[in-house]
Amino acid sequence: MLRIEDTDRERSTPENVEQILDALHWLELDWDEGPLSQFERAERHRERLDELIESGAAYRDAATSKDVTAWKREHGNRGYRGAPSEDPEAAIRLRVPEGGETVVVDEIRGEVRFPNDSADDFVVARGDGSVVYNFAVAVDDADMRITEVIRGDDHLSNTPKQLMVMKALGETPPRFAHLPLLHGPDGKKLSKRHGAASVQELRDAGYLPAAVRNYLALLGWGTQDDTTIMSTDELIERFDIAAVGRSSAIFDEQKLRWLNGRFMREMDLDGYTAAVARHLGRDPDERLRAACEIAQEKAQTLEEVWPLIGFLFEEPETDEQAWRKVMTDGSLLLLREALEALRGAKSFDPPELESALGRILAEQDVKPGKLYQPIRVAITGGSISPGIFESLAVLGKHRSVERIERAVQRLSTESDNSTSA
RNA sequence: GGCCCCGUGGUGUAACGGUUAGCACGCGAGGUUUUCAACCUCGUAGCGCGGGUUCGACUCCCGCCGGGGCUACCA
Repeated sequence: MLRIEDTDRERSTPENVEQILDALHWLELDWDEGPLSQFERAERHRERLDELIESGAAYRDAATSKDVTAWKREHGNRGYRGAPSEDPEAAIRLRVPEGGETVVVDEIRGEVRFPNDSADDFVVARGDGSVVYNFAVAVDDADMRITEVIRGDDHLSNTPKQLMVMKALGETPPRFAHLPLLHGPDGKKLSKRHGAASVQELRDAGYLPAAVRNYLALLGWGTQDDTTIMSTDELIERFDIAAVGRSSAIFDEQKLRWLNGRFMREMDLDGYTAAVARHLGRDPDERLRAACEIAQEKAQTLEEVWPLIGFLFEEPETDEQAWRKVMTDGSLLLLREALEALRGAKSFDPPELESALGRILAEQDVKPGKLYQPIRVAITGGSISPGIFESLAVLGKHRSVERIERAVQRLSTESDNSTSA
């Protein structure tokens, strides 16, 4: 049985755990519900602790952390060794063997050796009898018959402790794989608290689970033949934990964006529409489908879709800056021409629109942008949108004409004002 | 301080005891183009440093430097 351990230095609050599970669910990385909470297992932990005390593998020690520091100063930084105490309030420490070393066999790092003499007799249970993490996991892993553990690099140094506990308990340890940690763009590590939050952020930012999986797999691992884009099936087939790199990586959102864009463009329209609908909290109806069809090649993330298609669903607000930039002297005339052409159009299919509007270009002898950008601003409110013919087609004749009329009206009013001024 | 891990362009990585050190993102230039993207072409930049070993080292060894982790009666 495999155990994937998260690294969270904060207390595991129920909300925290739920957040993490939520994020994992989105990534489609569900698994069986974990075991009972540590609290519910207190009895069992106590039981195994007693075994250790009985066998002499662990002992009560009244030393405080100050005492330990003092002891180490005296003994030249050797691992702390305590003295058994009768004090029932004293913490319980595990006896670390003299000499020799504890070796962690790690799937991606090979054998890592820890000299026993430099390891402290560490606390396995507090004065109140409650057990400490390194002891609890060891007991739980043994009880659950865990055979492999995958977790962050920051646990590598904890591993010898857990091995010592298991050895004292007479249990067979699992195999370990310690993955390099992830750092943010600032070079600081992405803590789990933020890690869970950031997986949620990735979802909210409109990334696709498949793209995130692909990207994450590429962090710390690469293919020999330079394959970059891989479906999840391919990932499953090719990924090899032993081939994972050993150095920590910096999370690069730019590359994720690029990768996500590739996945977005490769989706079939139904899947794309469904994903967009889910992200927007809308129904995947025909109109949304039509909108998605013309926006699919433009967006890198789900979040970027709405700005491209919003004008099809609601009256757009005019981007004044775009308006000023695009509406030049000849625009009024050209828009009037366009209006006429569109009113008279037999069909509103993109090819038909293209030839109808293209005629104006030829007649007036102007560059395409001179005509299309004003139309774009008129119908979408801004200067960025899907293809102009597709946009007109999906918007429909009635609304297209209406919006262009409004623009024409505004333009003529403005020109009246400026001439009279 | 002690113990441990890590170090290929800005970022993620590949390869190898002998190659012009490959790929991808980014960035730059050009092309295509109705906007924005996408797409195509070209370009940019790297083996942390110093010693060894070797005919030959980015690759193996040692030291240093740099980054990180553990060192809790935290998880």
